[in-house]
Amino acid sequence: MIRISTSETNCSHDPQTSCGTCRLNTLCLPLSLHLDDVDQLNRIVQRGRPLHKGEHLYRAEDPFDALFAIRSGAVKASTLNEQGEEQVTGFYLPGELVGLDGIADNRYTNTVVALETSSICEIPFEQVEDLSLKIPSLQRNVFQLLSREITQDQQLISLLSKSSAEERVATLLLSLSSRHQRRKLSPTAFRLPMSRTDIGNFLGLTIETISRVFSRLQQQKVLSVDKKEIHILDMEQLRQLASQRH
Amino acid sequence: MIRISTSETNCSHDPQTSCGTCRLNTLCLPLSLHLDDVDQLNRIVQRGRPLHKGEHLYRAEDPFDALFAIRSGAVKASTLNEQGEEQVTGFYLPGELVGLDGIADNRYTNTVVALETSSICEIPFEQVEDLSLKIPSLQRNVFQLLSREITQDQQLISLLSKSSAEERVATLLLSLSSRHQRRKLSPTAFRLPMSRTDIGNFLGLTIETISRVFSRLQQQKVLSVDKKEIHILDMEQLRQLASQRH
DNA sequence: CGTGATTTTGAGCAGGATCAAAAAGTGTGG
DNA sequence: CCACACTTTTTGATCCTGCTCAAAATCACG
Repeated sequence: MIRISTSETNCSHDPQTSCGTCRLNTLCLPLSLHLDDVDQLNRIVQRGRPLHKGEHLYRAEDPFDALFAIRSGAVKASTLNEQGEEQVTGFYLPGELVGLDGIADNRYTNTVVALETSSICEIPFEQVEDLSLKIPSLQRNVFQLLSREITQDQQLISLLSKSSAEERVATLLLSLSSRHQRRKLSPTAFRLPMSRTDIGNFLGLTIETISRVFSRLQQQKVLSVDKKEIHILDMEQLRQLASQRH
Repeated sequence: MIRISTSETNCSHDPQTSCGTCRLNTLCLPLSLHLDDVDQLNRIVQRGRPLHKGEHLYRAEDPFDALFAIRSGAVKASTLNEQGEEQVTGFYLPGELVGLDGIADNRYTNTVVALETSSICEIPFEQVEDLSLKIPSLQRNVFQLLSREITQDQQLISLLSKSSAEERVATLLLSLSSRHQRRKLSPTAFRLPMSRTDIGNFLGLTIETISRVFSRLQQQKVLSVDKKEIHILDMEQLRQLASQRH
């Protein structure tokens, strides 16, 4: 069973909706399981109330006991550094998974908060572990999920270490675009679920710089930005900007 | 069996040295295994020749089939970004593990090269997977290992996103110091196995900036730097510099 | 419609990059 | 062992991107 969806997905809102029929099941936990196995998975995924904007899914230091698949909406994950400043580590959209940071020490290191009303599936990790012992392909999937998070974080490291403000913003927009496309939504028109402050924090830039880059890209007719609504007008140009050689 | 050690460890140089008697076994794959299990692990770890400075352990795009535990020496892991520039993603010292990036897509995304002569244990991943199905505590250890890499990468993200040149250098030195301490080596006197260029690349700074920061820290009597030999003279001050509020 | 939050825009500043050159270290072959 | 070439590091001068500070504009919502 699955948390009742509240927005944006095409899934049935029937609380009985199962993992087997959820159109996100190939995304959220990419399980290439046999039908029996899907039933098993279905039994362990928890239902729950939708999370409203600003509400926390979990906080840093909370005891770890579950992974969470975003079903609809959007969430922001962030850590606190030594100086107590927030560092946004990622934005997660439907079909994506959060909570992997908690496995290392049995407590989450990130804090995850809803950027808009979101429905979320809770997957108790203990049961993922138990099932993984019985289903080799699931064990492998979990290993891969974790490894993929590592390679994604390393891409972000490279972005922060090597790129200009414009490249960073362009790269984020392209990432959002392709994640929308994967969900069969428009890759050129979408709404940013996060604030400029969050974008700046994530990309290691100030809010003023984010705003200026948006203005510049709009002037150059690469984007049209209306508040949080983004239209990508020139995808090719945006790709160029994301990987410019200085 | 283990690659023959060539430097710096206190381990026997006997090629028969087993995981059970290797003083690094609690570090390299933190296995809380029973004796039987150690024997099993011992059987799967491969021997091999030491890697000399500049030699590759593996390259990006190589097919993935093993993890590697650093036994002695030091290696550098890096990725290539879209523009073909190198991004150093980490330095790995004895007792640390590389190769986790390869699990996601069955090919490594990083390239790993020896910074000095290094002996390295090769751990075929297929056998880690098979064993993990039988030994729940090993499965858990692998999950934790992967998750820990994620949280470490996220710490680096925060460092690159929020910190000044001085903070970044100080943080790297403190990291190296505590990793030396863990190995019962001096936390205040050690040799940097990597070049200034590598340090700069890792920290998202130019080589000139690295050099200037070292000069400044030396002037302030926080460090003494003689080529690659580092002496931390004022640990307290270094900690301050690593977490300064601007 | 008004109040507080968020975003945009402007002006000036500064940290680190770039460019350039000197200094020190490393290695090789005679 | 040294001379020469090459690489790496250090130091200096100047530049530029993005930050800071300030204020105006726009938005969200009771």
